[in-house]
Amino acid sequence: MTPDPSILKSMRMFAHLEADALRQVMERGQARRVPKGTVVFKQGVTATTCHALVDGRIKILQVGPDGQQVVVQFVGPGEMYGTLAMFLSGYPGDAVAVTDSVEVVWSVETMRALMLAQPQIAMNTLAMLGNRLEDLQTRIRQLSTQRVERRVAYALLRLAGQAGREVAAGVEIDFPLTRQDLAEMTGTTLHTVSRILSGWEGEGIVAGGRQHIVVTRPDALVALAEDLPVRA
Amino acid sequence: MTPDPSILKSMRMFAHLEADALRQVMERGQARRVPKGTVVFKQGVTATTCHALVDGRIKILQVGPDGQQVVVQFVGPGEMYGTLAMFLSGYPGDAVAVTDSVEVVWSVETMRALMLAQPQIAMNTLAMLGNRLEDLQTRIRQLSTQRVERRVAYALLRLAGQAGREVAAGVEIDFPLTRQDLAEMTGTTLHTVSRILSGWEGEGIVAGGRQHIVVTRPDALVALAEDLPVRA
DNA sequence: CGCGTAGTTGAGTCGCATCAAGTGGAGTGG
DNA sequence: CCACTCCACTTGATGCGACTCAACTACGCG
Repeated sequence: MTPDPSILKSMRMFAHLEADALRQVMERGQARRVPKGTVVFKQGVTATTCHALVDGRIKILQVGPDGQQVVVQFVGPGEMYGTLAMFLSGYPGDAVAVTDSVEVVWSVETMRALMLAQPQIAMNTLAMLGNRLEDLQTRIRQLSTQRVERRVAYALLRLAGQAGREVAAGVEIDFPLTRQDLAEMTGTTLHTVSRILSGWEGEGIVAGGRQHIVVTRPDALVALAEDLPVRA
Repeated sequence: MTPDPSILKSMRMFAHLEADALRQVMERGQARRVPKGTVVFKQGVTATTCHALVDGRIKILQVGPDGQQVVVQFVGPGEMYGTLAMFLSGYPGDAVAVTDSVEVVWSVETMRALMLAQPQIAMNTLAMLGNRLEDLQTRIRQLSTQRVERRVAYALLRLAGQAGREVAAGVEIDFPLTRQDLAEMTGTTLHTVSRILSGWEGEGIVAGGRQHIVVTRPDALVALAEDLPVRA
């Protein structure tokens, strides 16, 4: 009853692989369902697994010594996660399913063997991590230099891009997202996020409800994110 | 007159390599001197080179669309830089020599070929990038949740750890470091950094001069970075 | 010796965190 | 089916950390 893992074929991690190499990769992974709320792995724990998300949405978050949380990323279908930990002392964050999800799991040893046998996999992983790194650098720059409102606008746009579903009213974020999540993505408090969203709602830029946001005027959000004048 | 590149042997990037594989790597790289102030590569430019620092110190910084700068890292002897760009559309930041330096350069194609021939190099690179990523995540958490003073304390401690030289008075940062640099590392302004350092100087925690800092009481700095009570 | 660049320090302001109530919808159990 | 209870969210009031603006000092280099 393995859910269709043919999605692996289209994953960046396994791009440019021969058909039989790819088959080998698929055979050595285990597909499994992950109900909403499941903690897939915990920060700091020695890594034993590598994951590919087939369906659903996983939240990766980092907790500091004093319990402060930061949302590192939201993982969507077709993306790998927990791969990084292969090369570190432990998982660099917690992974939690925010919707019912399906994933494929490999053991770290298996993945390491696959990488040595198929250097292309290691190269692809490098490319992915490279993008992640670039991304984190951008976030650092934004946290260092930009106002909260801009950062929230940017975060929402990214989410709309990678998890947006077109609806009549605009683009809807297709998984449950709290103000707290948004706050933890942008380095602020849920209070401030709430105020900002209320403001935008008044201007007709977004609409939303509980754990649910629709971007109705992406153009206005882009203007905010880039600090251009918003035209009515 | 290539400066001794035997330092490559001890680099993480080339760990676990056979002697002749290592020789090949060395042969295919070009050693060269980099005077202080040289811009080794510019952000956004398509990457053509990979670099290993043999001696000196390189500053990597990212500039935003509005000219705001962030110091991403200081590279020391034995570290790679500009490697990431192999997998991206362009260099993710500017690299500037902050002291007279010596580096080894490979072309991107060469390095790519080396990696495919020696998957271990790709694996080592992955491990390095993993650490960098972890590091950036920590920085993001700190920027999101911690006060400026703590972040500056942490930044100074890291610098002392990776570029510190023991002197009579304590640990000295062994390359020219401005308050502006420190500000760009910690997401604040040079004014605030200056005030903080002045305060610490009054308490005998650091001493410094123009582009020059000595940590005299690392323990006190650790206490500040971890938010413990500082004991006199 | 003079200019430029790094650093210092004060005063004022404000963005946002913090503290503090309160509202309303979703899910639960009687 | 309704009441109860969370939990996400909203909104006001207040305070302060740190940014901004503005001089001024002094070290180092040419």
